[in-house]
Amino acid sequence: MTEKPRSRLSAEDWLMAGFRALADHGPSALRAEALARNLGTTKGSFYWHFKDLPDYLSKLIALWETRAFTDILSSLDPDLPPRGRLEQLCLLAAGCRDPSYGGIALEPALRAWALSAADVADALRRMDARRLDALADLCAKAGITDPAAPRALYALAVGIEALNDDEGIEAMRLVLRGL
Amino acid sequence: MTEKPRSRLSAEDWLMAGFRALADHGPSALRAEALARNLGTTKGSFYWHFKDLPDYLSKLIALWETRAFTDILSSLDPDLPPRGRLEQLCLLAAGCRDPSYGGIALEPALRAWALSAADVADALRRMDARRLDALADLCAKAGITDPAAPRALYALAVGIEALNDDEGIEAMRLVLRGL
DNA sequence: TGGCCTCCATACGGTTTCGTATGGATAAGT
DNA sequence: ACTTATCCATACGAAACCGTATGGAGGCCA
Repeated sequence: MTEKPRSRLSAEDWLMAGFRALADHGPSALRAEALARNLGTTKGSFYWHFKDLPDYLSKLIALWETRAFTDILSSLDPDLPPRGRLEQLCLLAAGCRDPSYGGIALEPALRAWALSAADVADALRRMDARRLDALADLCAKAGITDPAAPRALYALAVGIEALNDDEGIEAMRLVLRGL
Repeated sequence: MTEKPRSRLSAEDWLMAGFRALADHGPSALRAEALARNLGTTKGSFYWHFKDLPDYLSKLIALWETRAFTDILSSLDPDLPPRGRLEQLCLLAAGCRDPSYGGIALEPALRAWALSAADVADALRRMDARRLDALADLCAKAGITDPAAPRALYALAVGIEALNDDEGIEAMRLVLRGL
């Protein structure tokens, strides 16, 4: 758990440690002193990089919101046909553990955090809407006309991630086959 | 938020208030003094009914585990054919907000709680396994042979609940049509 | 009415965390 | 080498919460 004590820490080091703590132990792990222990330092560093805890948490949300959308979409193969890109995206969402943050399952913890923080809930709603738009676009280009298809695919991906289901990819394949 | 101060409170009153607080504000709301404020009383009552906080929390988990499985399955119409019962179950799971606890979305908060409490995670794993077994049984009786079908339906239901998606029923219908 | 039992209010010490204040350590520039 | 800016350690008061102790309020029954 405790990291090797780097000589100097940046604000981003604290934010990355926050993502890891959030994914590993839930929102209650996002406290200055607990994060400092995990980083092998003290909260003196924390309060130098961030004004207070709300400041830190808002920057954590903002960083996630700027990265989590493009990181997944940009990993798609642009040479594939629409149907192929859609399948690649869905299978990635069903099998991945957020590779941009070191293979941790961040999103279920984020949805957990949203229960007790209104700004997190807002960020999640914005993210869900953007992703649903992107999915609807891909579905349309792939010739999938059912208006419920994007929601079905997205809800399935969210559920697979929440369940931490190793067989999730098979479930995703099955649904894609039916579209 | 604050309830009308009933003259006397039972242990079950405290547990129900816990389910509501958990669904509304997440696991961090499960504290003796905060629950007492919501109930219009003081923690003197809490520590009379429960030995300490772990005792209360374990009883909360146990109560959920004994109710959440049978409450949904027992509401199914036994006269329907297997395929009909399966569809009824899935549509209930996609549209319901846990009617046994007053229409609140409890399960996402419970999965959130599982991130920071190992015994909650265990209870959830047991519940998921029981439900998957029941789903697999229904699928087999309905002539659905794909082994990934139960997992797909369950993950979809979990995702719809996590997203709090009003159009979730349509997504569930779409997937059921493809099976 | 008196006694008893159930349930709750209040006060208290101990612990944890927050946020601040202040001085020390370290790297970089001149 | 001296200065300066950057970054961290430590100590402190304030607040929130836990669990306990103790007394009181209100039913129930003789």
